[in-house]
Order: sequence, then structure tokens, then C-alpha cells
Amino acid sequence: MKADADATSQIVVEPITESEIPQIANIELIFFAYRDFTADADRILSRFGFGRAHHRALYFVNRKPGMTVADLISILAITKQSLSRVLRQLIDAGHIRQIEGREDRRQRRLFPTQSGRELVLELSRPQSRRIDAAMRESGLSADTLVADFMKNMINPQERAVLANLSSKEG
Amino acid sequence: MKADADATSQIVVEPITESEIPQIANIELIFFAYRDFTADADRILSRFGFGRAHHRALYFVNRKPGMTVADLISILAITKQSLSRVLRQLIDAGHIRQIEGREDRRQRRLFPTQSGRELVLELSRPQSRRIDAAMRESGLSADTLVADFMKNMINPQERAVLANLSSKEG
DNA sequence: AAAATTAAGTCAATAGTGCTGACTTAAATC
DNA sequence: GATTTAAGTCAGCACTATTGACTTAATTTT
Repeated sequence: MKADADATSQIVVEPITESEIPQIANIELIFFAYRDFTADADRILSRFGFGRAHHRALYFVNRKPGMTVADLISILAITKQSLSRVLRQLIDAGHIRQIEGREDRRQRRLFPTQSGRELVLELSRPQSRRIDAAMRESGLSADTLVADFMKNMINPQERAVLANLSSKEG
Repeated sequence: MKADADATSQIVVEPITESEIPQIANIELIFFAYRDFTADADRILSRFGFGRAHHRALYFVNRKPGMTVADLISILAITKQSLSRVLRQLIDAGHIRQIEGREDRRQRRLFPTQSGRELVLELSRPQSRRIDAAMRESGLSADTLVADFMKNMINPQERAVLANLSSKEG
């Protein structure tokens, strides 16, 4: 008993409590939920030798066809050098094509090909189904509470970027 | 016009629609919400030269003090080799200590130190506040809808792991 | 008691994703 | 004509994670 007391001195034996971190249960749930949410797509991506970076790039190009390289770098918040490899692989695989800007010929406007569209739909479908099922099972199908909550989780200054993505204009 | 039509053949100009992917708006919101959610902790971690892997390991050791190395590997779903470096750095930094199992002396039971507890609280506080604020702003404070939704986003077979984390027994 | 299994740790090699810095090319703008 | 901008490239580095092979010590099985 004495030896045990010595060996455990300085350590903390009590788990974190809700009194210390009120949202501890939700922190954990979000961690596991996001992991499973992304795992759906990860499995499909690995068949193509792609990773999450490819998914994100392909996703936004499909969401806003005709976006420039600079647009994509901005929305992904990564560097030009980081994007280049991923973009090259997507172009080489025939999922994305670059077209010289008509107004500004320095720009390379990014468009999905038919296969790029098909791939992004294949990646998005299980994610959409998972959200849909979770909403139904939680009795949230009819309202916008999930969207409201997620919006409020995002930094206020970034919410403008989202509004732009949902808008009709390129 | 003819040149343009040729140049854009095979590409897709239309964005993804909700008729193709019903939950497209929520997919996007979840992506940005999770990014901002983790960014809070990332900033703090970088001050210590730590990454997300350290956060996750430290988190679960604080959540279930006395867990074994095997427990942690299982819950993080990573390999022993991946964990080893991260765990070593956390031990060297004095945030985690290993104590030989009393029943099974092959086991190394993991406990946070006082500094480990303080660090995990510092990392968790902004995440807890963000969730709390988002719930209040969405009018969800009073009920368990967020938790319900997140639970339903997790693969059914993994929900048992969560129940174990929340239980009183080690 | 010997053999097999288990928990943990280690060494080596590899992959994916991201970073910084420095530089080039071509086009647009001042 | 000079400067700035958009995109691309080269080189090197860091972090996180992987697989495979192996060691050590302790426990369990036979």
C-alpha cells in the first residue's frame, strides 16, 4: 500500500468531469462522428490511390465549376505547393481539367470532367445518407437545427465564404 | 464560340445540386465546423510542439486514467508504432506517466500528471465553449438534440465504446 | 516445467499531406 | 517600359500514419 502510494504520487486518477468541461460528452461525440463521417469517403478514395486532400479539391471544383487555382487555394487554406501535387494527380487521372481564363488568360479555371463528377457523387452519397439517417433518427428531418448548429460552430468571419459557395454566381 | 465549345467539351459546368446530394449543404457545414472546432486546440498545441495526435492520446488518458497502452491503441484505431512516438513525447514532457499493472505486470497503465491534466483542460475549454455557444445560438441548450444527432452519426457497432468511456468503471 | 501467447517496445522503411523559400513564365496593369 | 499578378516548379523539411520484423518480459496453456 505504501509502495503503491509512492508510485502514484503526482498522477491524476480522477477522470475529467462535466463540471470542468461542460461539453465533454459532445466533444467526444463530435470526434467519433467526424471520424466515421470521413471514413465512408476514405474507403472509396483508397481504391483510386487518393487521399482526403484529393477529395476536398475535387469537391470544391464540383461545387463551383470554373473556380481559379487561387480560389481553391483560398478556400482550402493551403499553400500553392501543397495543392499542386494533388491537383496534378486529379488532372492526370482525368477528373479535373484546366481551361485558360477568357478574360484573364493567366488564370486556369478548374472544371470537373464527367468522371470527376461521378467520383465526387460517389464520395458524397454515403456522407449524405449518413447525415440524412442521423437526422431522421433524431427527429430533426423537418427543421434546420442541424444546419443552424453547424453554422454557429463556424467562425463568424468565415461564414461569408459559405454564403458564396451556396450562391448561384460563380 | 466554336473554339470555346471545343475547349469545354467533356467538362461539367453545372454545380452539384441538392437533387443529386440532398445533404450537400450540411456536408459543407460539417467540414468547416470541424475545421474551426479543431483549430482552437491546434493553436495551443503548436506552442508545445505537439500535434493532434498528442491531443487525442492525452485526451483519452485524461478521460480514463489508468487505461493500458492496448486500450489507447484500440480507441484511437492507430498502430502501436504510430502511438509510440507520440506517447514517448508526452511522457518525456511530463504530461503522462506509466505505471506497471498490479495484476498484470506486463501492462503499462497510463495516467495524466497534474500538468497533463492542466494541458488537456486548456485544450478542451475553447472547444467546450464553442459547442456551448453554438447550442445557445441555435436554441438547443435545453435538450439533447446535438448529442442525439452526433450519436446517430456514429457507426452503431462503435457506440458501445462510447458508453464505456462515459461509465464510472475504469 | 516447457511451450505458447500476450503486452509493450523498438528498428527500419514507406506514404500522404502539409510547410517554407526561391525561382520562372506569361499576362495584365500601372 | 516597369511592376504586379496567376500559376507553376524545384528543393528540402516535418508530422502523422502505415507495414513488417523483431525483442523482452510476463502470463497462460498444455
